[in-house]
Parts: sequence; C-alpha cells; structure tokens
Amino acid sequence: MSATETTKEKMLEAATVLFTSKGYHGTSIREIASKTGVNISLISYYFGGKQGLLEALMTDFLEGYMEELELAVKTPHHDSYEKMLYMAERVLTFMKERHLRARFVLREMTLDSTLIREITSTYLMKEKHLYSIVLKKGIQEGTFAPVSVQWTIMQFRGMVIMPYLHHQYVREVFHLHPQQPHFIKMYRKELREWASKVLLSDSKKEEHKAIPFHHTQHQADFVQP
Amino acid sequence: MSATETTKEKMLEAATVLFTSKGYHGTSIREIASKTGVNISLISYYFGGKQGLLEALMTDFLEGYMEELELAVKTPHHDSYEKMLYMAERVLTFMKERHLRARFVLREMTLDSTLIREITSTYLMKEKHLYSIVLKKGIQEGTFAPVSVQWTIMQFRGMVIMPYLHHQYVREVFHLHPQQPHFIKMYRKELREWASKVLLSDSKKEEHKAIPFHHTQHQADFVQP
Amino acid sequence: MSATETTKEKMLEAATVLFTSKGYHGTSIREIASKTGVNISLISYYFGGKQGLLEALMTDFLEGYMEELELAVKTPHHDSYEKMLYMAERVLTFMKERHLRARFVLREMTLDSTLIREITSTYLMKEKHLYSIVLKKGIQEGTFAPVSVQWTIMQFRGMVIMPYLHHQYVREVFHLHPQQPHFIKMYRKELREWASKVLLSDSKKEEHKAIPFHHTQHQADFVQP
Amino acid sequence: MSATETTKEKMLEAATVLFTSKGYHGTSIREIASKTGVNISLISYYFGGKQGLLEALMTDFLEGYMEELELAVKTPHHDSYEKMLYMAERVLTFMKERHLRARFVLREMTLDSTLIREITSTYLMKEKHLYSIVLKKGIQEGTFAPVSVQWTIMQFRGMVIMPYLHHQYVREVFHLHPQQPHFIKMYRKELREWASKVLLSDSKKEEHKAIPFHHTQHQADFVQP
DNA sequence: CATGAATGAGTCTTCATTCAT
DNA sequence: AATGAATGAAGACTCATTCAT
Repeated sequence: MSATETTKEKMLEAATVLFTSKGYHGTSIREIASKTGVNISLISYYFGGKQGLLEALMTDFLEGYMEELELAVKTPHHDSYEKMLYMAERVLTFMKERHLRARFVLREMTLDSTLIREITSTYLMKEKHLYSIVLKKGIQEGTFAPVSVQWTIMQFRGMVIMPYLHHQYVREVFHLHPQQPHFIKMYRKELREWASKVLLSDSKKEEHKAIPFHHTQHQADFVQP
Repeated sequence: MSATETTKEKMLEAATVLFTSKGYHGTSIREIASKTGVNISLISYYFGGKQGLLEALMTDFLEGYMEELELAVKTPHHDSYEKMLYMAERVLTFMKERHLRARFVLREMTLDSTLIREITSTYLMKEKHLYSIVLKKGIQEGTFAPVSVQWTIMQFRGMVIMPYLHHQYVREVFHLHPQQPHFIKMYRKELREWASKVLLSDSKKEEHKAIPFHHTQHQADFVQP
Repeated sequence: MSATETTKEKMLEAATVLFTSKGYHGTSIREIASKTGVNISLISYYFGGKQGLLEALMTDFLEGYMEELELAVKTPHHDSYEKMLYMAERVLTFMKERHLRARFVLREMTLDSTLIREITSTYLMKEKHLYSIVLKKGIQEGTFAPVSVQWTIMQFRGMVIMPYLHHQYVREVFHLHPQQPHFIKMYRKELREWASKVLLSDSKKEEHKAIPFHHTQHQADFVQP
Repeated sequence: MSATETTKEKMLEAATVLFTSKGYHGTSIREIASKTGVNISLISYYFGGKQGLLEALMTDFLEGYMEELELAVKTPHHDSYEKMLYMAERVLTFMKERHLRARFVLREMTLDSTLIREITSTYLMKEKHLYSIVLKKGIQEGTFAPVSVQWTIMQFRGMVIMPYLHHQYVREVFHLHPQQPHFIKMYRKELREWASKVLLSDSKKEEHKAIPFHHTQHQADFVQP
C-alpha cells in the first residue's frame, strides 16, 4: 500500500469517526486533519475538498454494501427464506465491521440534499430490486405467504439497518452493543423469528421450525405468563 | 396569540423546514431569519441563540410525543393488544401532523452529541417504560406470546418511526407519502398485521382475526403463488 | 450621510489606494479592512465580497467619467475644436481629482478577464461614440482636417489618459505630478497644441492661433537651435 | 537547445499567456505548471520561485526592448526625423512579435511595487535618455521645431506602446489587431504623420512631404467635409 | 531532470452573536 | 418588538514552497 493510500485511508477513518458523532456539517476539516495527524490542505489535495471526502466515504460504503447483497443473492440456497435471511446476515456483518460508517451513511440518507440523493438513489433502487426478486420468487415458490412486496421490503430493511442507525438509542436505552459479535448472533435469531412468523406460508411454517428461544436464557427481561 | 407568539411560531416553522432538509449545522440562522422574514438578531433575542432554537424545537416535539403515548396508555382498552396498537396509532398521527419536525428530531437523535443526549434521554427512557408496561401486562394476561420485551420494543418502535425518519427513502423508492392520510390508514393495517403475527399468543390469535388484505386491492405489487 | 454610507466610502477609498499600488489580486481584503479600521467581514457584508468591491469601484468611476464626457458634449461651444478640448479638460479634471482610482481602473481595463470586459465594454463603446460624434461634426464643418476618425480617437484618448495610467512613469522619469493643479494646466496646453497641429484644417489653423509656448518658461529642458 | 532550455522556454511562454490575461497575482504557479505540462515544483527549481519567474520574464523583455532602441540609435540616418521614426518602428516590430509579453510588462510597470521599480527604473531611464539624445540633436540640427523634450518623449512613447498596452481596447472597440502585420504598417504611417505635424520644423516640413492618406483607402470611417 | 507528498501561511467568506437604536 | 451595523472566530480552501526520492 502506497504512502498515499495509507494516508487517504487514515483520513477516511478519522472523518468517519467525526462525521458519525457530530454530523457532516458539524465537523470541520481542521478536526479531521488534526485527528489524522496531517496538514489541513491535504484533504483538499486528495479528495478535492470536504464534499469529495463525503462522497468517497459514502460511495465506498454503499459499493461494499451492495456487493454483499449481490453476492448473497448469487449464493445458492435451499429456498428463498434461507436466501432472505442470508442477505440480512451478510449485510449485518458488513455493517458490524464498519458500524460507524454505517451509522453515518444511513443517517445522511435521511437528509434530502440534492448531493445525497445523487449519490444514494442508484444504490437504493438496486437494493429494492434485489430484495424484490427474492421476495417474489419466494411467493411464487410458495415459500412465502402472499405478502405485500413493498411493505415487506420496507419492514425488512428497517429491521436490518435499525441497530446501526439507532446505535445510540440501542446502547443507551437497552445497553446493547451492535458492534459486538454477541449482538449479531442474537439479532440474527430475532430476524429469523420475525421472518418465520411474518413471511413464511402456512405450509412452510412447519418445515422451518422456528428456532426455540434458547437465546433468551441470557436475557433476563422475560415475563412469564 | 400575541404578535410575539406568531413570530416565534413562524421562526420555529422555518427552522423545522431548513433543519430537516439540510441538518442543524448545515443551516444558518441567517437563512432561518430570511425565510421567516425577520431580522437575524431576533433569533438570539427570542431563543438565546441557535442552540436555544434547537432545544425548543426538540423539547416541544418530544413533549407532545410523550403526551400522546401517555394518553394512549391511560385510555381504557379491551386488551393490551388494542392498547399497543392504539399507542402506535396516536404516535403516527402525531408525527404525520408534523412530519418534518418528526424527521428532524428522529435523525438528530442518531447523533451522539452531549447536548442531544441531555435533551432526549429522559424521553427515550420514558417511552421504553411505557411500552414496557403494556407489553409486560399483555404477556401476563396471556394476550401476548412470551416475547422478549426489549427486542419487541426495539422492533415496534422501529416500525412506528420508520416512515417518518426514512421519509425520503419511502418517497423516492416506493413513491409513498407518509404525510398523507391515505398512508396512515394503510400503515395502521400493516402494523396490526405484524402485531397479530408477532405478538399475539396462539390462544388469542383466533380471537383477533387478522384483518384480511383488502388494502391490497389498490396495490399492484403482489405476486400470486 | 448615514453611518453605512460613510463606512462604505471609507472602504472604497482604502481599496482604491491598495488596489492601485498592489493590484487587485495583490491586495487582500484583510489589508483593506485594516486600513479602513473595520472588521474584515464588513466587506462581504456591504459589497458581497471582494469582487463586489471591485465592481463598485469600477462602475462608480466609469459612471462619473462618462457623465463628464456627456456633459461636455452637451455644453455649447464655438466649434468642434473647442468642444473636443473641453471634453479632454473635463475628463482630465475628473481623473485628477481621483487619480488613484483612475490609474487603477485604467490598468484593470488592460486585463482581459471576462468580468472586466463585462463591466467596461459598454462604457468604452459610449466613449468612442461621443468622441466620434464630435470628430465627425468637426470634419463636416470644416474645422478639422479629414483625419481618420478611429486613429484619431485612439491617439486622443491615449494622450488624455496617459498621465494617469502612467502616473508612476511620469513621476519617476520626469518628476512630474499629474495630480497637481500645475500639471493639469500645462497638460491642457500640450493637448491644445497637439490638437491644433493634428486636427485643425488648414483654413482654421490661422483662426485658432496656437497658444505660444509661454508655458515653456518654467521648463528648463529646451534646447535652442 | 537543451531539454532544460526547452522546458524553461515553455514555462515562460505559459506564464506570459496567463500573466497577461489574469495578472501576476491572479495567476498561480499551479496553473502555469499545468499549462506547461510539468510538475509544480519545477518552477521553484528553475526560477527560484514565482517572483524569479516574473523577474526573468520582465528582464528578458526589457533587455530586448532596449537593444532595439540602441541599435536603432546607432544605425546611421539621413536626419533625426528618420531616426526617430526608425526607433519607433523597431520597437513596434519587437513588441508585435511578443505582444502578450509586451502587454504584460507594460501593464506591470504601472504598479508601484518596489520590486517592479527595481527591475524597470534603469531601463526607463535609458529609454528616456536615448529618445532625449535624438530629439535634442534634431532640434539643434533644425530638423525639429523647438518642442519641449520631455512632453514630446511622453507623447511619443505613449503613442508607440499604446496598441500593445491597450490591446484589449483596440481590439474590442476598433476591431483592430495590433499583432498582425497589417496593423503595424498602418500604425507606422500614423506615427509618421503625427511626427511630421508635431515634430518637424517649418523649414523641414516641405522637405519631408507627409505621406498622403492613401492608407485611408481601406478605411471607411472618413467623413468628407 | 523531474516528481509527488506534504506543509504552513494565507486566501476569501460565512458564521452566530452583540449592541445601540 | 424589532432592526441594522459591526464584530471575532471559524469556516473551507488555495497558495507558493520544500524535500525526499
């Protein structure tokens, strides 16, 4: 890795941390440069300005994100149910490994600046498309109940990104840490549970026996009826 | 309403619009003043600065939000299932009526600035507490299956706020408009469906017949098996 | 004069001095603000930026310049010869009173930036037009010899602006001071002399007896044949 | 010519173009390097910085300029009148061949920075001296009328450099192109005309018959009395 | 001979805020 | 209650220059 690449990477990392906690506009390039340990002007030099840095950050993340989804779709599975969960799994793992950047990008996508829209819209469409394919296939196969494709995607996507976008909330209110392996394991089970209840067709429900709540053993917040 | 109150209200409105689309730091008080049609210094005069404006905006929203939840909890219902859905309903309606402010506040809560934490943490705790009460009660009653309280709250809350926080996404990708009455009506049904599948205990599932998909008649995205 | 106007005027004055001696790009607004004794940001506040200051400076000068020429043309004269000289006289006096600004504007007009062109072209056309009218009239009347209008304008204009654009040269090399009344008086005579030799038709040369060289008495640089 | 010399020459050429249209301070060495197609640092390497480049540019031009004048003075002529016009001719031709550099240097000389003064003052003095010699000689010979030496030099020099310094003006307003051979030819005649009227003593005027206005045949802007 | 990474000083501009009116 | 002049700090960015390679 060349000197340039190393420095660039360090900059992106510093920017990620700062952007995530203070927001894009709330962070000055001076802070980024200082955190990286280089001169201010190097940011404009490498990325052509603060905005270039933002674009690099987002594009880089979204590209990786989409790649995970695409690879997941290509991977052969027993049925659409397993594929759907595998998609979530890969995306979750991907975001876990870069949870700060994930949080920042997901938040930034809630703004409606033209710039953001330009960067993200293609990816969002693609994401919808991929989920859509799998869902439709599953319904046709009879694996899934005849659910509304769009509402299901919205729900599913919402659940997948939730721990990262609402990282702060999850941590403060529930004392859970979405960047830790433990969390992922549990969250996977929750998703599976949800999917089995909401997605599966009645005929398939018995085939796919929902994983029993053995993960609840390390959770003390249950109320016995 | 006095002249002062009107001006203040107009300022808050302008700030809401701008903050929502460009973020807090991305908006200058100059823009707010100009959009309101008043002198810049009036913002510092009324709110003691930009930060004061932010606090007023958030506190005001969160207070109303909590009030809705509290009133919903106090309202007598046939069972916890109905109460839970009624809570969602009130919150949804509250947010629909001020969807811009909702979006902004929800997004701002994903930052981890100390200021934001100070403003929001009490409300978040209270929200968790209220949902918690209802969920636990429902489990004890036997209305709800013995689900994990915390995961369920996270999921439920995620679903409720999703259309407003991800307003941009929902609009661009699915061409739906969460601020329109039509949307609320449909979203209510989705929530009910979800709740019936995920929350209800087996014994109750028959009692509460899930509302059939008659809303799907205006939706063309179904795939028949 | 309001506080604003006074401050603005002071800024324009400071900018004139600095721009003239160091050029537009060679001068920082910090220097201008500091020389004016106000805060830096006031420049952007009043003129909308450094460029706005430049435009104000140039437009203001050029407007005054053209007004002199127009008034001179409107003033009734015995013949075109007197009018022509009167035009020069008024412009000279105008520039003498703001010789720094004159120098700066005249120099700036030798650049070919788009901005400058946009500001100046209209004025230059008008100037040509006014000179043109008088020259043509003079030729028709028989006051002037049938000279080339365009070459004559170029020559005449060159002579009029020379002392101000080449102020530095005139001062350093000839120890003359174009901003002093004395200079103007002498220069007027030179122009008259030039005009009588170059412009007047033979028939008129006798009528308008060239003013004898009595101004040469305070000049020691003559060589007797 | 070595590779070095070629690169240096290309740099000077690029600098000339940019300095002329945007001014010295308005041009960055980055632009110069980029236009030349070499690395930025090479400018500091070759010329010891931006200022060094400026000095090289000016000195080079002024040296050539003076050489022309000196050679003209040394060349034997029938009388001072012919010599004077020959001086103008050589200088005009010299500037025509490098009209961009001429324009830039002439404009730069209207600034009063210390640096510029240091570079130019010697040359200006020399120029004055050379013109002075010829003028005085001519007056003593009786070729020239007893004109004021200094005013005449100012006027003469002004006329000679005008087309190059005011290149933009001449082009935009009169649609003439001082860098084309055609222009030079016409301008030479204008100068001769001017000189015959302004400089020549009465006794000599008949000897040197002013060239009739045959150049006016391609000029349509004449007004017949 | 020529390059690219890196720097520090400096650029213009915008920010939120204050104060006298 | 509301304004507009004015400020100081901070914003992003560009500058010319250096140095190791």
